[in-house]
Amino acid sequence: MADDAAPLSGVPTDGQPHTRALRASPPGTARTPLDRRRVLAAALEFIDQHGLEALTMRRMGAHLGVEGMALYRHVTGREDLLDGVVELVVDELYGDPEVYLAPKHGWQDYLQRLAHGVRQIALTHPAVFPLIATRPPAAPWVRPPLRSLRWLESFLDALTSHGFSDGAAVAAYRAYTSFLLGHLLLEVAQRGVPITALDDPEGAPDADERSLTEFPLVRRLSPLLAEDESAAEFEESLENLLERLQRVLRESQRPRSTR
Amino acid sequence: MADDAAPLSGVPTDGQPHTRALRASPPGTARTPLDRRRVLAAALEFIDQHGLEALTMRRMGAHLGVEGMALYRHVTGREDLLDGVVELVVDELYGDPEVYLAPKHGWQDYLQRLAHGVRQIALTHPAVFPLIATRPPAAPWVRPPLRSLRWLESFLDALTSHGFSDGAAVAAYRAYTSFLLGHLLLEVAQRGVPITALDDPEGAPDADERSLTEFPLVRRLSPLLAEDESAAEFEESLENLLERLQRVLRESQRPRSTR
DNA sequence: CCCGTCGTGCTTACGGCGTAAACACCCGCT
DNA sequence: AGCGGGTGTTTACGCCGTAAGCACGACGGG
Repeated sequence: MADDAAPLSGVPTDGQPHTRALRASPPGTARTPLDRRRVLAAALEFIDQHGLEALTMRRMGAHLGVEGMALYRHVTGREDLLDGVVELVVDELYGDPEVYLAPKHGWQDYLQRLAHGVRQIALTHPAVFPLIATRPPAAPWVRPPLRSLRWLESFLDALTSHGFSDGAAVAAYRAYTSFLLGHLLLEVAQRGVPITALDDPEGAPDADERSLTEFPLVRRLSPLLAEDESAAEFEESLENLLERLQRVLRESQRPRSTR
Repeated sequence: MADDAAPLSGVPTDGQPHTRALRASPPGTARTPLDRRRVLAAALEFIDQHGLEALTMRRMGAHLGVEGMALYRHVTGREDLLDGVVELVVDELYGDPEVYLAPKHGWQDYLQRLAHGVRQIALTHPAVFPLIATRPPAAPWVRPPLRSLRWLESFLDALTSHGFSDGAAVAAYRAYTSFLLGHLLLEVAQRGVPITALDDPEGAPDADERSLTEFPLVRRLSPLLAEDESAAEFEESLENLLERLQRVLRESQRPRSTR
């Protein structure tokens, strides 16, 4: 390493012993000087490309045309960087035009859109999703994958403003996050998450079709098991959850017959 | 760290320069010579005590009164060790007298017992559960947390032998694993998983009761949000899932009116 | 116009990690 | 008696995260 110069400056390189590269001010393209957002965005891109455990501080530096230690100016350490990436990804929800922060067309529409938004994120960044799922949350009652106070507030507002009691809204929040996390984590895991894109040199993805003699049912159903019905199952489970919430809501609104 | 001798041999120590400890054959207690099971069991204990990221090969060695590199005689590397721990934990299901490998009292009883058995495991080893959830499975259609072909076979048998079609059994497997994973991962995360038991020196667990002025609902509901209703919610969600499966089963068994 | 200050990235350095390889030792066999 | 295999130790390598100090360009007040 130690040479091959700047990746995007047009200057032919000065012969300076060290600290070469960068600069290139004269033409106008001044080499944007790296800030927290750029670092996080680059880290996200890197994880998407090479997987989570390929990310090291030095490699991140290289990916940005910089020396690794430079990152510590903008991030307090590796943990902070990963937290930042999670936050960045979750914030993509704000940019999704299909997802509303406020329930414009009823709470069910709100939950549907939010769920699909989160799923979209999981599928766009499969290598990051386990991180979203696993990293300890800021506050103890903010649950992945809805890892922000703002979305929690939005969620509770959407439900309580449509007749849910405080307790029912909180219970719904918990059921909803459990559903999203379980389903999406498994969907993402099933889709590979190759850890580092290119993995095992020998072919061991399935191959063992025999040796399942001990497990005849698994063997018989393996074509079915291999099918990917994730989308439909997501829809169905979500639908079911919403129906359950609907039931809770109705029962709490008219406690007639049992009273 | 180069001395303090053997932890359980009665011999007063020989003054030998190195390779001391161990041996102590004369009395009879011969210092069991470390095998894969002992290594994995020790690793499990270590993770339960000190958290996942405290586990390093050298520390594991020390925990066993051994030099770290010694572990490589029994596991091929750190990854293999972690896989072994996951397998060990999942195998605890076989030792649970409340959980049946075969559906003795109907498929619902079977699913109930299995779910509670898995939950028991998650609560007993909260620091390991994220590992169970995240580690790539052996076969692509074996889904955490039911990470073994044997349980998959058992599950499919329980359902298909009680009238579920092949497709319905597979769909049930997926819904069931999603439910378990999502619920238990969040339950375990909520219960701390302090990463390394003792964590931050300054007190930052919650403390921010103000500053929630931006999020009035969160603030108002924070007492509710802080409550731990995990057990009841688990019961309820599981019940709901079983009812859904029941419905699927009934509809598939008499496709009368719609045909 | 010059000079101090500041921000940014670079260099060096340290301790810890996972693991390959060679070595020492004990034990049970013949 | 000798020897061969298995088990644990030693040493060593490269990579990791990160603390500390350095070099240098940009900029604003005299």
